[in-house]
Amino acid sequence: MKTSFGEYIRKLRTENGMTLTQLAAQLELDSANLSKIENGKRDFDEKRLEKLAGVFSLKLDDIKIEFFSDLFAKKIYENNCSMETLMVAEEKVNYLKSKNVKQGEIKFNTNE
Amino acid sequence: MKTSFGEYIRKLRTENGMTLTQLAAQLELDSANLSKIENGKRDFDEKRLEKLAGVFSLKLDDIKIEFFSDLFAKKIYENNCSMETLMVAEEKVNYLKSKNVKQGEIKFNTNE
DNA sequence: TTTATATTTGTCAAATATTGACAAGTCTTA
DNA sequence: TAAGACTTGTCAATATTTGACAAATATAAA
Repeated sequence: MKTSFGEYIRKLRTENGMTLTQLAAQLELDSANLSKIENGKRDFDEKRLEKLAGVFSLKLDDIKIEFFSDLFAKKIYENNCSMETLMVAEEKVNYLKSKNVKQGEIKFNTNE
Repeated sequence: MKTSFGEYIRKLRTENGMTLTQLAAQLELDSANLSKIENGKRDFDEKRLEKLAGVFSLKLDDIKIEFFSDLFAKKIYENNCSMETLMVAEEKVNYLKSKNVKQGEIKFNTNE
């Protein structure tokens, strides 16, 4: 299993026979920095996720899963968090969603 | 269910009959900023988690669950991530842990 | 009401962190 | 060894976060 988002990008890139320079150009990124990203020495910038999906014709949703799961896993590992953290996070997402559905039902649409 | 870490702090504080000023002092924080934190207008600084646990005699591990689950939930909600993200994160944490165990078994202890 | 205390909000500069860019290095491999 | 691919180090520019303070608004007791 690929863990780091950097490895994930490198896999995509090499499988598609691209050089760092080529991919970096498409991502509007310095190839030296892309190298660091692939080697886990820098973080991939969230705002380029769409571009990345575009280059490899992947679904943005799938890329986001890779990206954010990596973020969370690292935080948990670095901070020695209990696995329960993820369960509680799930509950909280559900709570946030339900809360907003309710708001949507009750309140007027103020914009648009 | 309490969702935000700010609400969590506020609950702790009021249940213990403290004012913003009192808690802020213990956390070595400006009371105005603590107010913003409780109202979700600023983030609580990770480096003060220990202090917070100390003030209320709570286990740091439990506070970390609250803190990080909140972080993750907000990211997922804001970015409209699939719930699968959390499952994948779990796998990745397990992978990171097993990887490090293996390293620990194989390589020499370089420090201490 | 007035007064005192608690809380909230706005702002801003200082401290931190992230990013983009480039030079110089190593590693392949032809 | 020459060329291209990749890595590493550095640094200024940007962006974000933080600490601090003033001022506004609650809240509650006298």
